[in-house]
Amino acid sequence: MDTAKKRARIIFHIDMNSFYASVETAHDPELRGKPLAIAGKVEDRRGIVVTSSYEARAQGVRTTMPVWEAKRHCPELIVKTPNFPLYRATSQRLFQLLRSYTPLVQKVSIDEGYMDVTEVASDIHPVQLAKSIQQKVLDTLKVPSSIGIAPNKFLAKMASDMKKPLGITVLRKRDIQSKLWPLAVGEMHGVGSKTEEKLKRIGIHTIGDLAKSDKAYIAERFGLYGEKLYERANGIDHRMVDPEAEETFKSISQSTTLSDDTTSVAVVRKTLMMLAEKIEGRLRKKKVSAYQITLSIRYHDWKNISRGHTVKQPIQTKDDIMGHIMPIFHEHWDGRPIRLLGITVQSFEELGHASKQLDLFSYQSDLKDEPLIQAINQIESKFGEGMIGSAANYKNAHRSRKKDAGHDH
DNA sequence: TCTGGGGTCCTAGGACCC
DNA sequence: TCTGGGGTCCTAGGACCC
Repeated sequence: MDTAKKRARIIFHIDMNSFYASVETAHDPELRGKPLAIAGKVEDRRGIVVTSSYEARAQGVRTTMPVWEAKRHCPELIVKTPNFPLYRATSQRLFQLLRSYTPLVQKVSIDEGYMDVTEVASDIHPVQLAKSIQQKVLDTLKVPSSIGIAPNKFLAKMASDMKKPLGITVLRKRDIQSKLWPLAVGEMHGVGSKTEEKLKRIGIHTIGDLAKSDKAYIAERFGLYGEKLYERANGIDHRMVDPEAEETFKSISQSTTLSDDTTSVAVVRKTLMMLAEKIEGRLRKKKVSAYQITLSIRYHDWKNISRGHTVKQPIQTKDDIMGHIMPIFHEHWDGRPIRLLGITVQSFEELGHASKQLDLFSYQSDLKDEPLIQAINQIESKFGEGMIGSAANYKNAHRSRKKDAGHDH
């Protein structure tokens, strides 16, 4: 039986309060104390509020609310478009600062992260440590934050939500019953509107209801995901703080909602071209190429479809992208008005890695490249997989080509 | 005259391989 | 004559998060 005794960890979850709005206010004191909203597509009726100041929230402004509606709630609302470079720079300074306390920092988004302070907090009381971090962040970045202190990530995350702005909340195991269980199950991190509805339908309304329910029953209805939720509700979460998690990005996507729904192929082509250019720029910046490409379409009725495929030649340029995406579009568009278009690329390979093999693999071939596969297999069996960077991708591409060839007969 | 954009993870069936 | 099981990849869709 695995009852390895691990010393209780001390995890912080730090969360910036209305981050974008706070950063704007820090750089323009004129904004202090005023209702402020950061919103995309401000000129457009399709713009929505991304973040708002507490003054705006007090007047009913909410995240994801369309701008016109926000202004109806709060006529004197100041609306600004996001300044992402500024937010990213501020975020970088934030995480630099956090890492000056411990290297065990995991960034989970531009404005929140976890810290494992088990070691650091052996000399100083965790609450004192949290206070000093919070103050330092406020002094240097002029941005308020909330910190949750708990024995694991889930509880720390729930704790940081309990007191805002500038809150510090401790959530120990023994506090779960009194502080966590009374909350509505929809408040739980990981429970969205769909799951909340499903849970309510089986009589689970609070986190406590979930914690005291039957695990097997939940697992049966909600799968692995349900089991996790059940455990979390009982305060169990073994996920480690992983400082490297950030490096491993898995996809790059660009999408845009059109200002008007369209059935014009010219508009579609122009829009996809614009998205393709952005993707090209990001691929270049990250020095990777991609083996998978997907087109997303949202129709006027909000029905989404995604269609894509794996490619033999890794994608690098906007021309590569357009060469794949337009045929996909023509093949799958059903002719109805389109609201949103998006492109996603994934299955990356580092660039320097791929360039050599491009020559090796780029010749057009049908089934005659079987010897090449054998050569790859031989090399791999000698030196291990991964010796040839794109061998796996190549073999898969080859396989699908074989499949295609089969259809010809 | 509703509802943005960038992500991650999970599921599930079929193809294919061993 | 009858028929396995494990594992991975591919594709599409969906839930969730910030």
